[in-house]
Amino acid sequence: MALPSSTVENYLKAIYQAEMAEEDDTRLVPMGRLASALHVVPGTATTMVKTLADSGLVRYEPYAGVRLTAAGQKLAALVLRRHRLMELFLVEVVGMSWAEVHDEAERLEHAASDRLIDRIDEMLGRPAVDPHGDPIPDQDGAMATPRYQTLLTCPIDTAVVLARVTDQDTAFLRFLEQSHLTPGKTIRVESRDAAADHVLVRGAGDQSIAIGMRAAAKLLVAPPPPSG
Amino acid sequence: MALPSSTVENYLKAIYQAEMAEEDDTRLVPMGRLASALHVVPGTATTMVKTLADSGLVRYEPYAGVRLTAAGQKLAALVLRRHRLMELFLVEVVGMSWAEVHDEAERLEHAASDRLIDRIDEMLGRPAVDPHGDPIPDQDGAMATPRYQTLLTCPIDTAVVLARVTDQDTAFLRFLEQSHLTPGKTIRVESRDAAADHVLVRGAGDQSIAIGMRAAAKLLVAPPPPSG
DNA sequence: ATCAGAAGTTTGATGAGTCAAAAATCGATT
DNA sequence: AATCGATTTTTGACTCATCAAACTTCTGAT
Repeated sequence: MALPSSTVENYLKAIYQAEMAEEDDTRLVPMGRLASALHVVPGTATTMVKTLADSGLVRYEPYAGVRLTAAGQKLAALVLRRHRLMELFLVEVVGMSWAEVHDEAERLEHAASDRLIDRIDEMLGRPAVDPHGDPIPDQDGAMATPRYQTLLTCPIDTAVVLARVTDQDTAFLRFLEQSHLTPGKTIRVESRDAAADHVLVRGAGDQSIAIGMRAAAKLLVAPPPPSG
Repeated sequence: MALPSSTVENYLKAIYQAEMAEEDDTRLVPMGRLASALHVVPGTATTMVKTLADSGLVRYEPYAGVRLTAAGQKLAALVLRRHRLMELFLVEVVGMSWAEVHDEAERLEHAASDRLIDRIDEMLGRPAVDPHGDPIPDQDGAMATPRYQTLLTCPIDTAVVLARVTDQDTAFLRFLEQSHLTPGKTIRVESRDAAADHVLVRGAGDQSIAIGMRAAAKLLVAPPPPSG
């Protein structure tokens, strides 16, 4: 089959990410979610998904939703690989900001050759995660998917390491950067207040920061490394 | 007006380069040349050029040809800027080969933002030429255009500096690289033989290399720097 | 069990970019 | 100046991706 268009790549990537966002591994992605992720009207998504199904990249159940086939998953993972390696490259080598690389990578991921991507992978030392902590699939599309806790679920008053931020919004990322809440930082949750809809977080020495619960759910944390 | 599509950018770039290739500054670019440069049939070029004319980017004379307007020239120069900065970046920073960066840049030039291009420009120290010696336009589209001699016109048995290679063919560039005929190298023409259709070139200490006259015309040279 | 509203699908149309092939034009040679 | 051949333009059709709006199906609340 011919190489997929940017549009096809974007549909596969969106389906892949929608599947990942669900904790239930067997659920179909509804058309509405897909359409709004891609900023198209639902009818457009339906049409496109049907042609993806004809190419064997997705399984489509009318009125129920869509899932990637194995072939679709692999292609989607490779798009994600391009995207995430490109993001890390733009931060580490080109010196762009954490907050601005997403949109840039969004376009470059469709233009970069495999050669270039592999060269970048090599330059960066075959990294495991991108600047947001998102895991980078390998050349075969395989990817580690650790299950992290979030600032909503982790233990209170216990040191944890910020591992991943599952939102690419520029303004949000800038806020996190200014608050020193970037992947790798050790932090602790001081308190949660459901009524106030916030979580209080403190970094090493910093003053504590109030984060809304919706935002707090996007900050994934891991236990601190076992060293002394 | 909306930002130009990759297709429009490619048409403008092709017209620009066809204009540059002519020594006569007033001539129109014929449709046939444009069509074959872009690998489309002539009818397609005609149609597209008419829409470019409607946008004020080119002046089109039916059955005669096409020329860029000032607006078209500026846009084309900025596309060339992206392309050439990207090529140099891929060679200098990413470590790709001279011979392979053209095709890569051909796609990346349409995806990179102005921010990224300017960042690259800065990283590279605002370079004047790309790895092939092609001049890099500045942010306003202005570009130095020195008039070089070629291996066909330069004096015999006189040291000259290889300044520019006006062909992007991968195989040709690989040949030049292996023959140590890359921009910056000091060389001299030992002899020309019209009957044999070749030029004998010698680099510092190397054995002499026979180059066909068509290829020799693509190697542009400058007088050596005046230092002692 | 029905039925109103939400979610999804279908239909018809559009714009960008392309090709194949027919028609028109140009220009060089006799 | 008439014509042949090369170049260019026109015409009609096609693909891809999209939208608007009409239509269908599903689901949850009564």
